Amino acid sequence: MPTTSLFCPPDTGLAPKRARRKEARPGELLDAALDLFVEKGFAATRMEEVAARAGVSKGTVFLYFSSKEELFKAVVRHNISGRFPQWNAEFESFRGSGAEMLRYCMQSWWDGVGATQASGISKLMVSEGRNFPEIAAFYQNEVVAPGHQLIRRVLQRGIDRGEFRAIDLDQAVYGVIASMMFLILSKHSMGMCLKEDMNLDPHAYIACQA
Amino acid sequence: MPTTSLFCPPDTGLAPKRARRKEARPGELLDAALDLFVEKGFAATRMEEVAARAGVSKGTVFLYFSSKEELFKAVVRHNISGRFPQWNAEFESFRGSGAEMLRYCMQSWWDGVGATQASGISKLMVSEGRNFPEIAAFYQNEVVAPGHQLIRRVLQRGIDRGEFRAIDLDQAVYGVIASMMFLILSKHSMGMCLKEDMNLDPHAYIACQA
DNA sequence: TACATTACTAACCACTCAGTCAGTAATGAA
DNA sequence: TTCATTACTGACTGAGTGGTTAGTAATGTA
Repeated sequence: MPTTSLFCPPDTGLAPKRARRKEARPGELLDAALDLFVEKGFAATRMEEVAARAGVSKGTVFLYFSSKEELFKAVVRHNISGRFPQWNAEFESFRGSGAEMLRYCMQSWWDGVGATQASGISKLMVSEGRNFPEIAAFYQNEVVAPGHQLIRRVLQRGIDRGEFRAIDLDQAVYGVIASMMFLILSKHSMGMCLKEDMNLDPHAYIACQA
Repeated sequence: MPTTSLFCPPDTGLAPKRARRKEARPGELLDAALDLFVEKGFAATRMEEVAARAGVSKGTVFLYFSSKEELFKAVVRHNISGRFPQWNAEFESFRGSGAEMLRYCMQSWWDGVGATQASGISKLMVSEGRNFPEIAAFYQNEVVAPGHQLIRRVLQRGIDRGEFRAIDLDQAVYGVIASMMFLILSKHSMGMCLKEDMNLDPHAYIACQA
């Protein structure tokens, strides 16, 4: 019976060093990186810290991701932009009024992104985008543009069905985005305000009107 | 007649190296630092770049400011917190209704701070505060707390005069601050939205109601 | 002109951190 | 058991940067 590893380090199955777990590494690295990027920002996150949190050495990180930028891009793809296909599919199959759809979208965005770590990425881009043009451009193409597009389609659908007033679409899209950004920044930046958590419905409602 | 300095470097008055201008340096350094802090953030701003923009060598910066943090604090004092005495004085001497006062405050805040470089400091604190607790604490004491206090007094005055509903003061203060933050972030972070510059009056008005 | 003071400079140090690579050990096959 | 493969390690490199300081030159004074 192998005991709890007090005198036989090379034998017990607990915490074996240099374990080879090729399948699990990328996911663990992405999770660790997400946490740290959200917590400290892009520039202030050290690769060695990502490695430590994922339980590997720094060299291993570069085995799976060729650079810090690539690691960040992978985090964005894994947590945000990779979900657009599913969201677009949901858009296609949605049955219901424009208001219902907009509210549903906002709600599931909040549950799936806004309220999670993932929204910290957006705050990070707001904070540091200017210092990393390469990443900013990537985020623009991979997240912002498809996001605009999806919101626009939702609003356009409401207009086509005669449920939304035929306002300036660009402005309306910006209005929705502004609501999202406000919620994100409330969550990640200002440790103040919002004692009781505000519910999303009023925002969706407002977005419908504007 | 001294020519334009092509063959007599030690003589012409144009661009004399090693000029001694003790009085002018601090101001020039503060201006250069403000520009760079706003443009690149705290961490990404290099002291040598500040020096270069102010036309001195890096060592000279440390002659006037003992560290990067002290330089930053001086920038904050020079551009924001140093103005509170004047603002408080204006508060004392203001004659007019609560709504007029709130609108006046927001308007002059926007003209004097929000629309200027200085507001970039607030955006910077939102972005990087978490990574520099020392600076965050300083900013909290030097800017946030007095700002809260002033806004609170403005609102309290309106309530005392029977012009504002006696709502939860904290919440109302947060409402005003949220408006300010929204405008600041619109200006500094999102190169999107806001094709026509929105005017402040609706915000002040909203703040009155809420 | 000679000397004292000091604003200013530039070379330097100490340290951080993204990225590299020679080597090590876990694994599977023969 | 032996060997080949490869996931993994950790010491190292090189670039970058906050902060220091020995020395230089501008200025005032006598």
